[in-house]
Amino acid sequence: MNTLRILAVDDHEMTMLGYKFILERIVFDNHNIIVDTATTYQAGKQKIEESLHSFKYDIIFLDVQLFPPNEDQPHNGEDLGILARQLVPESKIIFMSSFSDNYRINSILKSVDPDGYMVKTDIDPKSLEEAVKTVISQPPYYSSKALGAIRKKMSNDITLDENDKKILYHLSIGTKTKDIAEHIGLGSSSVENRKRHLKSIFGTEKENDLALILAAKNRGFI
Amino acid sequence: MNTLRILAVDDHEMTMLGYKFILERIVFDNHNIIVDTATTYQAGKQKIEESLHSFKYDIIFLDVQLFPPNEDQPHNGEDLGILARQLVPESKIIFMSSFSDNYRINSILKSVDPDGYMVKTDIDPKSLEEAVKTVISQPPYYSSKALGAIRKKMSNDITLDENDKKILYHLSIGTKTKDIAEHIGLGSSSVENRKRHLKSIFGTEKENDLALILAAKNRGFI
DNA sequence: GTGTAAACCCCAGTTTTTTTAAGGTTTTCC
DNA sequence: GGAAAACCTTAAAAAAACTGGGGTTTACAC
Repeated sequence: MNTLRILAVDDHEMTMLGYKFILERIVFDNHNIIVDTATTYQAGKQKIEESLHSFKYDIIFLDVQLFPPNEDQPHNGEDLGILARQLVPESKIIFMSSFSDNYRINSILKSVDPDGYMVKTDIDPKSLEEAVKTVISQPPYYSSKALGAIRKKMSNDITLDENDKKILYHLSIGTKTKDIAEHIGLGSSSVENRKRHLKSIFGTEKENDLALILAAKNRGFI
Repeated sequence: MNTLRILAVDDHEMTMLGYKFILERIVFDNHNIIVDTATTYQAGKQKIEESLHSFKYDIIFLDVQLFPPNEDQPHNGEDLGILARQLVPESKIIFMSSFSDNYRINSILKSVDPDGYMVKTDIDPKSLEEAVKTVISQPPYYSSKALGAIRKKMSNDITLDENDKKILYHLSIGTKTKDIAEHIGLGSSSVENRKRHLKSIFGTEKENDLALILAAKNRGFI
């Protein structure tokens, strides 16, 4: 009888309890599943560091948003993921996120390359069980909505460089053109040129920014 | 009691029988599953065209290699997939392929954007059943090895233009530099420059082509 | 071995793309 | 109405990519 150690980090106490309840009931070979929990970045970090000296976690579930969006704390789930990768590279990391927008998914898949990614509305006992089993035996596991985003990305032949992607992202959150220029270190006429170029790529010439954003969303860039 | 119609196209008669046997035994809600088969591009095309006037297929399984690699016939499974997309866009298409190399997977995901992709060594009764159910309810379905390739692709931040990708591909199959230049319509010194550039991107400066190819493979480009 | 074809490297000139600044017009919004 | 931002055009500068030539090295067949 082996023991499978899981750490789950989510800032909602009740959600955590739900995960713990479900996960510990999974029947998996002859494994005994133990679930530790944490509700903040700090607590999660501490649990992981403590585990270094005893038994390391096999799987770490991380909520991407570890605190309400209005309070801007220094660290979020993504940071904790990066930290965990450094401290315990052999642990499998599964991200949970309430947003399924492509930009964030793509960004996390790049920065942390987690062994699993689950959109919260996809999470239920069945998918959780599948995630655990898949991640242990043949990672990665991506939940259905995540796969939808990934599919969009894989199936289009538009390649944008980093600056273009950033411009699209900033446009989508309403950043002003001149501020975008600041952010990515370009002159504002360059940004204007790139915007024109993007509109031609996405077939929204002479249309407004909203049309561009919509087209980019459909193609999986935002 | 609904009927789920499946067409499977593979040039190995016995493999086809295996699929048919497995697929028709799947228990899926109160569906009755019927499997048609074909072993050539022509036969597959005909079945699809005939279905237009009666009941269209819900799912079409396609072998990417519809004939032995040495005989170069005009059409392969990829072509049939593109054709099927045009004729019956509402049908779900699942590709089956014996090779799991990233270049081919990426290429097919782009050109046809199938609802499913299965690497043959991943195929067994369980995965077939999961593929059918997933593709009907929440596509896409990608088999484990396919997901591995997709993950590599999603997790790296290197963006190459078409010419760079083609150069990598041709290098990997042993095309000579001057012939590569022909293929992609560039001068040979440009190809040399791009090769140098690629080696710097992949961190294999001053190494030979094999090192470059290996690095590109690891990152999911070949 | 010798010889040849390809690969490789470097350079200088050209072309193409990208960036930038400057000036004017239009839109947006208070 | 008026100010700020967005937008467009233009022209110049900078950066990046392509090209051809010529030289050296490597690979391989004879």
